[in-house]
Amino acid sequence: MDRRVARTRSALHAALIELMLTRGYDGTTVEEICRVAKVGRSTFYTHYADKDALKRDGLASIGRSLRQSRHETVRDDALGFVLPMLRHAREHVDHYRALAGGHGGSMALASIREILAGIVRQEMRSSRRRTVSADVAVNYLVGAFMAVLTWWLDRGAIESPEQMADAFRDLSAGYAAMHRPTRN
Amino acid sequence: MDRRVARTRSALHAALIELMLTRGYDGTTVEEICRVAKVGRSTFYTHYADKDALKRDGLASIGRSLRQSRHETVRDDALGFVLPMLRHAREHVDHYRALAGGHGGSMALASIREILAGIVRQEMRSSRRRTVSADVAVNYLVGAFMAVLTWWLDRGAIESPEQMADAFRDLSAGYAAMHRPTRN
Amino acid sequence: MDRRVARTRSALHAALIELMLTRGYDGTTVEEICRVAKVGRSTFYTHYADKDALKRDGLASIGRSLRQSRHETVRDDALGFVLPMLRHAREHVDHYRALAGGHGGSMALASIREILAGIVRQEMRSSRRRTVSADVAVNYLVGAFMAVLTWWLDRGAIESPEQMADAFRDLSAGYAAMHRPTRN
Amino acid sequence: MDRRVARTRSALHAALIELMLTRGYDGTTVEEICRVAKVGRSTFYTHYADKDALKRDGLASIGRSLRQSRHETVRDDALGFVLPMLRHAREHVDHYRALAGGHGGSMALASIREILAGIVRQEMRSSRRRTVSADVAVNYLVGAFMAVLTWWLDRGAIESPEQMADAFRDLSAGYAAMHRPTRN
DNA sequence: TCCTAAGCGAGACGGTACGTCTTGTCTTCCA
DNA sequence: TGGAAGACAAGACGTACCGTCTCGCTTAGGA
Repeated sequence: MDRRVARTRSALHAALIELMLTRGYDGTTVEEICRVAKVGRSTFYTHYADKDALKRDGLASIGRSLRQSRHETVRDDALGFVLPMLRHAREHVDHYRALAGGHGGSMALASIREILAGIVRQEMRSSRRRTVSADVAVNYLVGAFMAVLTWWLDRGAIESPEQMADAFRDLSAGYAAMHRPTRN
Repeated sequence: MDRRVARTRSALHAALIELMLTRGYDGTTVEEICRVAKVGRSTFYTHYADKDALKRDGLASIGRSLRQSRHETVRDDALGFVLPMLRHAREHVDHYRALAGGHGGSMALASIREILAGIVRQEMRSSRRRTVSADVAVNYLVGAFMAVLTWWLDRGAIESPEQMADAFRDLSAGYAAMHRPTRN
Repeated sequence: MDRRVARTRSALHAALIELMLTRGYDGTTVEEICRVAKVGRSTFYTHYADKDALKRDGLASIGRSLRQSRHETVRDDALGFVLPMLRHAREHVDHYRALAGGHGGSMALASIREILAGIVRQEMRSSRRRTVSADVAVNYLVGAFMAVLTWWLDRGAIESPEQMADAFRDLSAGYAAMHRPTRN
Repeated sequence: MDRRVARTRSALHAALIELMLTRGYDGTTVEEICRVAKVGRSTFYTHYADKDALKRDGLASIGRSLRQSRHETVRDDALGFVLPMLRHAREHVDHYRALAGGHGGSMALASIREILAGIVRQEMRSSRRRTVSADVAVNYLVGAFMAVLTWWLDRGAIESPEQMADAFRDLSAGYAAMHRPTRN
């Protein structure tokens, strides 16, 4: 693929991020994105079908990057995903705040939520107790995590990922008790 | 106020709810709302500045109704809001699913979330331990609850509110341990 | 129909005429028409499907006006249409020059040509000789007339309609000889 | 010049002709022309500045061919151009119908008309009478001829060139009377 | 009971954004 | 070096909504 293509696309991604931080997703116009990215509007449409396609593309790379960074730091733990995820979020603050923050990012959140749910569900495979529906538990945990994550990021990610992870683990004692891995 | 006014407004609310359940909020057009509500488009604008104003109006009445139903069944408990809220949600399934459900309802969710956060924060006033930031805990709990609630409603609210409340309490053991009321 | 509608439409017609005289038909943009007519571009499209529809509408009124003015001055003559037509053209110079003139007006010309052909064909009904195909004759006469008309208008319609009609009749002696009305 | 160049150009000409017969000139796209001619779009622009340049080039060669074929069969006659032109047209039916035919070809027609006008004007040099403006006569004759020619071609050029020429001469008796060459 | 202020429907209007299409320039490879 | 491929900017197109507005019709509800 042409080097120009890569340049154009990343310029578009950056512009989208930047504008979403101010106006939110819905309030951002394709024309504005192009103006900020210094790209012709028709060029935009040769790369992406619409604004959503651009966002999905951005999300996909976040997803890839997240999944990969998790594999590097495997933890044999019901809440193993927590710390890697927090670290990843802090490294990509702008992306996260743009996609998840403010009022608009429901779809983006839903996407991240979905990735997380997959991870949590997989981690639960090895737990022994099943007194509550696994689905409820997954949604509980992911919902709680997303809320804490969003709150943390929206305030500027002041605390360290480790502090947040500890606090989250304490609060999740009830969940942990039920889904402790089998072999301990 | 004219009786016609009330009729017009409630027709608009009903139409919005109905359409949001199918197309989602963003995919719903003022024109469609009016067509469904059998109301002239210009009439719409004499009542509401825009689609958002209509939604906010609907949310406000849900909020009122929710706050009121909670006062009727006060519980002196860190998780006292859970059961009343679940019951209220089940009584107004359509409203909740329309405003919170599926892919679109981020803003509506945020609104409900805000109401809940107020309630939880108030309940926490009487707790003794403060090992983690109160804000984290509030966000944790509300996020978890909203996620469970949304999941429950999206699947048709099959389980009873009591079942859900029990499951939620079990999962929240960690939270509860830290915010147990002072006087026990 | 609203008075505003009439105003809008005639403003659009006037703008089209004006711009066609400078840029020609194809070089004229819907946006320019709207700017000149001081009309919103979206309003344009509530009245006409596209630029062509606007032109056709203008042509239709010319057609009506022409046919009517002809009925007022009936001439029992194979070339009866000539003088009325020339007079009509001079009265509506701008319309004619815009629609027929320059390089663009082929479609408009074709339309006027069609009207004329109908008239000529009808006048030929009463002629006795048929040594050449009637169609050839009709096309011959109409083509010649349109060419002379266009030439006359493009140069500013300096000569009087009567002068032009006389010249045209002289040149058409061959045609007239063959299609002289039966009863003389 | 490379042989490939000639091949490319003639492929483009052929494609233009072919497409004009179906879609008309304005409805024909540079991209389509290239697709039909099996030529890259960028290659098109290395040969012609735009669609018009391609057409003009095609017209020019018709013009050359026409002027030359006329010299071969000179007639010392006011209407001397008629028969050669008709014959030429029939030999190049496709070119003529594409450029002149149907609804679109005003510019092409104008071009041919211009060539003809030159010829006629030159033939008139030797005529004695000047009772009407020479310009009117030229336009009259050329207009009539073009109309008859177009009509003839559009219907498939069924009649022989000789038949058409005779008919045309009969109809032009008035013109001929006035512009009969001096020496008879 | 009437008549007057309102609610209301219809729809013209100016905007803004959309996604599509075509044009002409320019760059990069290939044969 | 001529040609193919295709990225790119520019800008017109026709569509879809939006929010404002004007215009009459109807319909309460107070005089």
